[in-house]
Amino acid sequence: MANMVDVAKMADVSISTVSHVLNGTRHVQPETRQRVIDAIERTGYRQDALARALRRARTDSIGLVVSDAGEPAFAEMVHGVESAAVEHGLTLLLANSAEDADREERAVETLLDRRVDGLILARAAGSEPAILQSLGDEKTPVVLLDRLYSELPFDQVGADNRDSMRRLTDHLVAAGHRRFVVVSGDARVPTLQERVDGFRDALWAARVPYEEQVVIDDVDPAVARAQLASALESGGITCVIACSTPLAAMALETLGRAGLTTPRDVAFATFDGFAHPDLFEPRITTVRQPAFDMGVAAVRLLVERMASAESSPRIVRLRQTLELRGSTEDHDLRQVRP
Amino acid sequence: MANMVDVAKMADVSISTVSHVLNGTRHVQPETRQRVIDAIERTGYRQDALARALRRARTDSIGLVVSDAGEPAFAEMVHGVESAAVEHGLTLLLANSAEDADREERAVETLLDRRVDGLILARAAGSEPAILQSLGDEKTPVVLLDRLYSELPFDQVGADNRDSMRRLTDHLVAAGHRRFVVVSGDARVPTLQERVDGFRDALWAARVPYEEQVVIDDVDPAVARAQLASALESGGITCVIACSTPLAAMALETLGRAGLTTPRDVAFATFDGFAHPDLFEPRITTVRQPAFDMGVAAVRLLVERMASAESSPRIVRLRQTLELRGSTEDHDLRQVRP
DNA sequence: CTGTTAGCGCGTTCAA
DNA sequence: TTGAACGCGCTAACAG
Repeated sequence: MANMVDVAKMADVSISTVSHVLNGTRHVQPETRQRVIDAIERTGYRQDALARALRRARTDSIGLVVSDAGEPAFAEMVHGVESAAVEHGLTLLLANSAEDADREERAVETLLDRRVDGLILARAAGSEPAILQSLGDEKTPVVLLDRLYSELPFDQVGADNRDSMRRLTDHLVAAGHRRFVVVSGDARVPTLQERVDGFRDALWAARVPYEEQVVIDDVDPAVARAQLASALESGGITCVIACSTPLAAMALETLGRAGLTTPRDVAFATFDGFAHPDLFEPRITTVRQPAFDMGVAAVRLLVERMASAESSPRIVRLRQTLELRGSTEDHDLRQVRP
Repeated sequence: MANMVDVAKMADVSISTVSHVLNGTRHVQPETRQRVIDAIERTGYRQDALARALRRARTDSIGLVVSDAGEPAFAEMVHGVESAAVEHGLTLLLANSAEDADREERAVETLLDRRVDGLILARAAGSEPAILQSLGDEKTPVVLLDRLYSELPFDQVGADNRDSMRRLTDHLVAAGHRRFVVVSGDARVPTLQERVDGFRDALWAARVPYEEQVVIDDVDPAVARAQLASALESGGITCVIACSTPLAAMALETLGRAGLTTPRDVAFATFDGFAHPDLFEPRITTVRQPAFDMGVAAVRLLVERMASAESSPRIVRLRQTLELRGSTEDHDLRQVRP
C-alpha cells in the first residue's frame, strides 16, 4: 500500500503538503494541489486511519456496549447508534456483554485501549456501579443508555419507564383490574425497577393495595415461570404485565400451558413487545420504547460532550408510546366486580 | 495516561523489556519481570492498541457491513459475528449499508482505512459485483455473508435457500396447492433469487406449470403490495409465500385488507419469519435461517483465511429449518380440486 | 505558499 | 538476559 512519502515523491512536493491537501488544512497552490491529487490517484493512496489517529490523538470512533444484543429493543438501539454515528463521521465499535459483568468490563477496557473517542454503555444487570466510578476518572466521555443511574454524573438516555408504567396501570385500573401479576425481571436493572415503581405509583394513586399484587423479579427464568404459574393457579388474578419481550414470551407461554386465553381469561400487557403486533392474535397492549431514537439521542449527547467536556451531565428521557390493543379489552371482570 | 516509557523508568529497565514482558515474547529474569509488573500496576499502564496495531501492521479487529441492520435476521447475524469475534480476540467494527450501494462502498473503504484484519460483507441489493473485484485485489481477507456470489473467488457463508424453498414447495404441492403467489422481493438479491429458483425446481419436478404462478419481485413495496392485492383478487390463488420478514408483514397485511384469513382462505408461508411464532395466531409456517450461526461461521472462515491466504475459497451453506405450522394446514382446497 | 522535523506509542532488529 | 535505536504513517509546530 502506498503511503504519503510515495505520493510526495511522485508529486515532487513535501509530505506535509500532501497532508495539507488531504485535510484541507492550509492553502496550497492550485497546480501543486492538482499534482498531489493526481499522484494520489495514480498510487491508489489511502490515508491510514491508524497512523492518523495515533498522531491526532483521536480515532473518530465510538464504542457501544450493549447488555443483550439478542433482544430486539437493543438491536434497534444498535441500529440507531450506528445510523447516527456515520452521520457524524464516526465508526462504531460494537461489543455485547450478554448481561455479564466481567464481559462488560473487558469490553469497556478493550474499547478504551482502542482509544474510542466516546463510549455508550447499556450496562449489564449484575454490573457494579463501582466500575462506572473508575470510568468517570477516565477522560473518555461516556453516555449511559437505557439502563440509567441518575445519581451518577454521566450523560444518560433512557425512556420514561416509570411514567409509562403508571399510565398503563392507570388504564388497567380504570378498566376494573385490581389483582395484577407483574413479571418484572431482574430488580437490579434500573429500567425494570423503574417500571415496578410506576406500577406502585399508579396503585397508590388509585388506592389499590400494593400488597395484594404479585411482583415476580426472580433472575432465574425457570423460577419466575413457576412463580407465575402458581400465582395464576391461586386465582383472582385478572391481569398480567410483563416488563420485557423475553418475559412476555415466557408469560404468554405459561398462560397457554395453564389453559388461559388472552384476553378472555386474563388481560395481558407488556413492555417492548413484539414486531408487527397488529398482524397477530392476541393483539397485545404494549408500551413501546423509541429504541432507535434512543440510540440516536445517545450519540448526539456523546458528540456534544466530546465537543465540550464542561457542562453538567444531562439526562434525557424519551417518551414511550402506549399502544392499547385487544389483550387488555373485553375480558371478563365479573369475578372482581362487587 | 502512562506509556511504556513511564513504566520502564519506574521499573528501571528498558522499554523493550517492558514490551517483552507484556507480550511474553522473550524470557526475562523473574525478578525483573516482577518489577515491570509492579510498575505496570502502579502506573495503571494500559497498552495502546493503536500504536501497537500501527507497529505490528495488524489491528485484531474485523469489519462487518450489513445491508439492513433493521431486519431481525441481520440483527441475529450481527449478534453471531460479535459473539464469535470476541471469542477470537477480535474487536468488531459495524457498519450498515441500508441497501444502498454508495453507503456500502463508503463503509467498506472506511473499514479498510482503519486496517481491519478482515471484512465480512452482506451486500446491498443494488451493489455492483464490480466493487467486489477491486476488493479482491486488496490483501484484506473478505467473507461474503448471506448474499452470495458463487462465481466470485471469495469465502462465503449463506443458507441453502434453493433447497429449502424446494422442500417447502414440495410440501405445499403435496398438500394440493397448484396456484401460488411468491412475493420474492428484489431479484438482484441472490438470496431471494435462489429462493425463487427453488420454487421453480419444485414445480418442475411436480409437473406444475410455472407460468401459472405469480412471482412478485418489484423493488417498490407499494407496487408489490398492489400486485399482490390484484393477484388475490383475480382468484384461484391458494397459497402465498413471502421471501423475507418485511415481505411477510406486507403480505399478511394485504391479505387482511382483502378480507382473507390464513389458513382458511389462503395458505401462507414465509422465509425468516417472526419471533415466537408459536405464541400467536396465525401460526406461520416458516423457513428459518440459522442467522446467528451464519455469523459465527463467517468469522470462522475469516479467521482461517487470515491465517493462511492460500487455499481455494470455500462456500458454506447452512441448512435452514422448515417449521410447519397451521398457516399451511386445514385450509379449504376444494376450489382447486378436480 | 511550502518544506523540515519531531514525535504519537509501540515492536523489533542488532549489539552487548 | 537486557538495552539502544529505528521506524510504522501520519500531523503540527516551526522555519523559511
